[in-house]
Amino acid sequence: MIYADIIVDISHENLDKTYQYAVPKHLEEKAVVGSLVRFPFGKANRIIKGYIISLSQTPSIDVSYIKEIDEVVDNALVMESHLIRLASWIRDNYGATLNDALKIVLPVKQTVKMVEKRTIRLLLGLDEANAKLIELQRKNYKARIRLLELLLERNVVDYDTAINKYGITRPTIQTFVEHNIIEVEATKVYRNPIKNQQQVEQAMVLTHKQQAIADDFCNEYDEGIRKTYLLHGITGSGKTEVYMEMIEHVLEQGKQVILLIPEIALTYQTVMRFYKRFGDRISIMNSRLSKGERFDQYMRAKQGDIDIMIGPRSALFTPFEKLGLIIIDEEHEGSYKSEMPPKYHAREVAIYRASLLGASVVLGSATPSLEAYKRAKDGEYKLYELNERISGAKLPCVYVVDLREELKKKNKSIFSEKLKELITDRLNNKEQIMLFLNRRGFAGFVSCRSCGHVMKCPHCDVSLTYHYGRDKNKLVCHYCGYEEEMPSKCPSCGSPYIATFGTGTQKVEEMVKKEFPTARVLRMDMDTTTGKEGHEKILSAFANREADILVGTQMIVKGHDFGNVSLVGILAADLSLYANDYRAAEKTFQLLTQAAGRAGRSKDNGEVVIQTYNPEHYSVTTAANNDYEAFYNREIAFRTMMKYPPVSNILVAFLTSKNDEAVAKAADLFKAAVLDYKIQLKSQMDTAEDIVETEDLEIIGPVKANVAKVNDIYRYVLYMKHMDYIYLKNLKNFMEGFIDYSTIFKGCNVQFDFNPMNSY
DNA sequence: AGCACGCCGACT
DNA sequence: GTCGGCGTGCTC
Repeated sequence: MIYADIIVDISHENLDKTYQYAVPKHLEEKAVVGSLVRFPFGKANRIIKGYIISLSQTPSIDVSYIKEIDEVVDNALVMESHLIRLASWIRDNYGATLNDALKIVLPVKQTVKMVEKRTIRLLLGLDEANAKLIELQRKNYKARIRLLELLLERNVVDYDTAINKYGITRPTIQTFVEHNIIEVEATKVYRNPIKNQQQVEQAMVLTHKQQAIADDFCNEYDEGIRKTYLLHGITGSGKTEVYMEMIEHVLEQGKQVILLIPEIALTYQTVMRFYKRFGDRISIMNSRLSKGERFDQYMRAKQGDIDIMIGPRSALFTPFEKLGLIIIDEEHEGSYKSEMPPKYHAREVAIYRASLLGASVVLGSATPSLEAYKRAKDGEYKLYELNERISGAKLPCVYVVDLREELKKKNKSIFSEKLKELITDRLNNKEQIMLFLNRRGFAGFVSCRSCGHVMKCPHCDVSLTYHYGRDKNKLVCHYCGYEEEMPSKCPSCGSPYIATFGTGTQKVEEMVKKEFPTARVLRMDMDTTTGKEGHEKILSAFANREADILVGTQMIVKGHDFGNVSLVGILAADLSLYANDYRAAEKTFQLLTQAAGRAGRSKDNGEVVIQTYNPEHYSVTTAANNDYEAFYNREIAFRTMMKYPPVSNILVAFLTSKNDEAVAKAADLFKAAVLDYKIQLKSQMDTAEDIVETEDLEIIGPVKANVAKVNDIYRYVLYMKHMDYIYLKNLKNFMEGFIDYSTIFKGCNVQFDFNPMNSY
């Protein structure tokens, strides 16, 4: 017998779990994951609908409780079943519970309640109602009296407020409805998050290169070719115009389009560009939308009210029935990888979803990920290159400054001579400057000069960062948010010589003000953008030239166009270079290239100063020359030698628990189980002659994570490396079963991550 | 969501 | 006693 786990299609949070039903023999072929089925439910065995989430051979509860599925509804490939299939694939490939995977593809069930705003309206006239009230008072029907009094007061009452605030229950409302005393209205209000704006047709003239790429794509699309393309275009080469051309063509075929962009680049200006061209058949999705608004967008998409969805990673699951194209802009961005399990990568899921629905995928970047570029080179993706800036703007001139030389010249300032000179020049010419530093706060850390004691967070295994506030100076933990006052003497030895080391954005801001007292400075980092539209405010202030210098972390380099910026200073290029992470060089190259690309978007005098202690490192030199190809060749050689992705595959098991010993023990057991699996598989292979000997599984760890404790939770990590992705996927599935089975993992959380984007 | 069960006040 | 309102809990 086959058993199916079914999710009930009644939107109520009590039913937000699966029920197991038996699949009768004659339905076995039709009942697949994602199928819409009808089955008896509850004591009355009323027939309801649901979706099959997974199938198994063995029942998970006593067989006597299990009923049989009635029928499998045909035409089963509706959007929900498609998305459930996608969730199932995500669960299988990235590791998580099915519930977690489902929550990603379907909007939270409870939002269904929010969209259907139900109101109760009194149907009786005043006299009739008063008469009814007296009748009820005589019978002492307390709940009904409460409800009627409420209605007499307001005439129309919100359904949920009646239940939650006035203690009225559903049966009470139900009887009133049956007696024609009240009626319940369900109104659906869909809002469009884009404020209405008149539509302006924009005549765009593409360059020859842009046009050639767009034409090639459109021709292939018309021929029915569906595949993945990589658009490699240098900063300022006008990738957006090419996207628009592609989108227009796909829309003309009656298809729909999803455009993914990093959340941080999802600004008003970006959206307006698309809105002006495509009108109100566009919608946006972002984390600032309320749950209700998000559900609205989901419904509008499902009903075909819109054709284009712009949004971050989560917009990938827009329920378009006629999806024809998925575009992923800034494809290399780390934010396309989910940080919560299932830790899926939007690029891979997009390609899978596109294959299910017959859509094409276009990846775009000035600095493609090694993964994408390798696949393009291997012929798996089609590669398009845009290597000129539009309107003939030249690439900026890049100066690499060796900070060791500056020290020899006794320049202890955070600005090199060259940078100082150029800043002064730009200030005189009323042009704008961006200064970039990869660390927020005032300084790196605080330590005692006499005993070396470093101020650390009591809950996390990291040093505290010095920030200064209006009233007092404080130490902040960037992992958990813990704060304490800056001590006046060392808590360990009592010495008063306790001081800050290193530099953060806050300090840069202060130094700029000291060095260039006339300049107007804005700072943009996690601390200054906490407000509702903090981002937008700072960026538009800078765009309106309300400031001369913008100081910030990574977030200032992501895709914002400021025409008047002609100087970009990267204060410490090495900060990201020595991170304990195989992607460190790639990240540094991307950061430097993207930051440099901000300069001279419309002017020809763009200049960039990269300050570094490693001027000869290939990440720095290739970025300075804007030579992606050279960087790629160096980096892929390194990855090949070290057997790192994309040449090989890494599976990370990340174990956490409140109990340090328990999690250390669990990690050891985990490793033992992996070794067992490896040996068992090997012995199977030895007996089967036709299987070619594959590369061995390499296990590293378990070790304490880089940050061994966050929020009083201990973290361990284990790396498994193998050339074959499928091997690791099978291993992960095996281990998931093992974790459920073994009691050692109780109270201990295990997360999986394939080819991580961040270090652990 | 829909249904049954059980508690409790009210009424012939 | 019995009837019916009303809250609670469960559904493979």
